[in-house]
Amino acid sequence: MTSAAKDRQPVIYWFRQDLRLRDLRGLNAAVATGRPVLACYILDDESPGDWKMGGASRWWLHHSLTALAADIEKVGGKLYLARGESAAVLARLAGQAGADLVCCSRQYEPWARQLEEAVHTLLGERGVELKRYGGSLLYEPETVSTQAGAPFKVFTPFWRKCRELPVKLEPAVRVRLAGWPRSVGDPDALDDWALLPTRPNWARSWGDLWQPGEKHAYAKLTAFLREAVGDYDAGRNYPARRATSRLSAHLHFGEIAPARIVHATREAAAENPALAAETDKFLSELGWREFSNHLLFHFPEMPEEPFKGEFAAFPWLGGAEGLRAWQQGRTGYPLVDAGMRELWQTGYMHNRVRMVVASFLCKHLLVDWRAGQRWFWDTLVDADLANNACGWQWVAGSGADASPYFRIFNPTTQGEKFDKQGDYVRRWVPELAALPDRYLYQPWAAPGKVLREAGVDIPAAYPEPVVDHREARDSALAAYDRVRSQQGVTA
DNA sequence: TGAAATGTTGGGGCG
DNA sequence: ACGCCCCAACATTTC
Repeated sequence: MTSAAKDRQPVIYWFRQDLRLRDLRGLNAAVATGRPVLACYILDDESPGDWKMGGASRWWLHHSLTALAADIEKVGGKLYLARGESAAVLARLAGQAGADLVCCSRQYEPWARQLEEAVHTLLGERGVELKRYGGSLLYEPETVSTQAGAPFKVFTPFWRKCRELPVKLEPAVRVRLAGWPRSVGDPDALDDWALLPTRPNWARSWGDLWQPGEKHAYAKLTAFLREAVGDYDAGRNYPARRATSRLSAHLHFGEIAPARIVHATREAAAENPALAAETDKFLSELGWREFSNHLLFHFPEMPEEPFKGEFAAFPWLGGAEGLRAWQQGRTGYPLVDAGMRELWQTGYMHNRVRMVVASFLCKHLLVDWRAGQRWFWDTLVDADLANNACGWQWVAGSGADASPYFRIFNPTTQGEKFDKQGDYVRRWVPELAALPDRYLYQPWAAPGKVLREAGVDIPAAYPEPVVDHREARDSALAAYDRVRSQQGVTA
């Protein structure tokens, strides 16, 4: 091939969980070749095994791809959509387009790493190079380790170590993309993927709630840093307040680079030093995302098996009825039910409430954390394998640096502490709205007269508690004895 | 990034 | 005046 022909040989950029055009290392590298850059996204339901995208994630993906496709057209390109096994699709596209280089961002899920290897191998056989770039995390998992060279298993020293390392932002690049040649077959239409729910369309009102896409991710970050971060440390514990960034789904889909968040946050702290403590706290939540991915990378069994081996013997005695009551938000504990209904209706749940409902499922209902993980996986717009697995294991007590098992949230006192005025519960459990604050978190304790005046009919309109808190707590601690007796026994 | 049980202290009512 | 008891408030320990 002449060098002039080589100059026109296209490069494929394979979009994955990095649906943005700014601050994208691999895309910048592709553009820097000076050759035409072709953009594609592949919906691959075959490679992830048990962890193919859940329903809420698919809703988000549909809209995020719509936004990305529009952004790509503004810079002269076209987002080519294809469905199928990624390696086979990429090999076809490269062959038909005459590309000898594919660039992408890394992912850290076990299945995704295997997939990258498979793509690398198959493309290699066809004379096509695959280049993978970091940047979906602040710190690549290989670059952070203890002095002994081992992966960290405790958050605090992990994050302390991370903060010694630089966070580099990509230099701004003017991205131009190219159209696909006619030699390549027709792309799929996004609508054919049926990513949006029908019958029933449970996401009917989500368009008012969520705005996927890079532009909105930036807008949300800016608004958060301008309006809310000053109250982050305390405010983030109160689910009725708008004190959190709600960037999780944008981050999961890579609509914004974590390095961009760090830089913008540090800039805000530099302009207003009084914010330093609050911004540190916010950044440490990004640290948990880093830590979860670090753990998933080094311990790929994390979504499947308890990290602490002795929990393999834990007697998860809870039945299907408990799980169903929890999923439907009908446990009879108002804060738990509010959280589960927020999740179902919006694809999201405030983090404080996530901890409470997860604790309730594992400890009050004695249901295996993996059942909760699975439900979250399907219902959260920000479902993320690393965060989800590590979060559930943290709550269950089986994870690395986990909450001690005996730390059992009391859903009544959590409500009284963090939703004192009852705004959150009244919003999501409207049948209790007229109850006075005093009984809002323990309607079973309200005198008949109070219930009648509030129009609350138990159990016709709102259920009795599925379990008694005291009894459930005692059973959970008794079940935990089984684990404790296993400690020291080699797992 | 808990809750509950248990322990300690000190003010005040009371005989 | 004094000791005693009660109990709220706070601290510590245990799960």
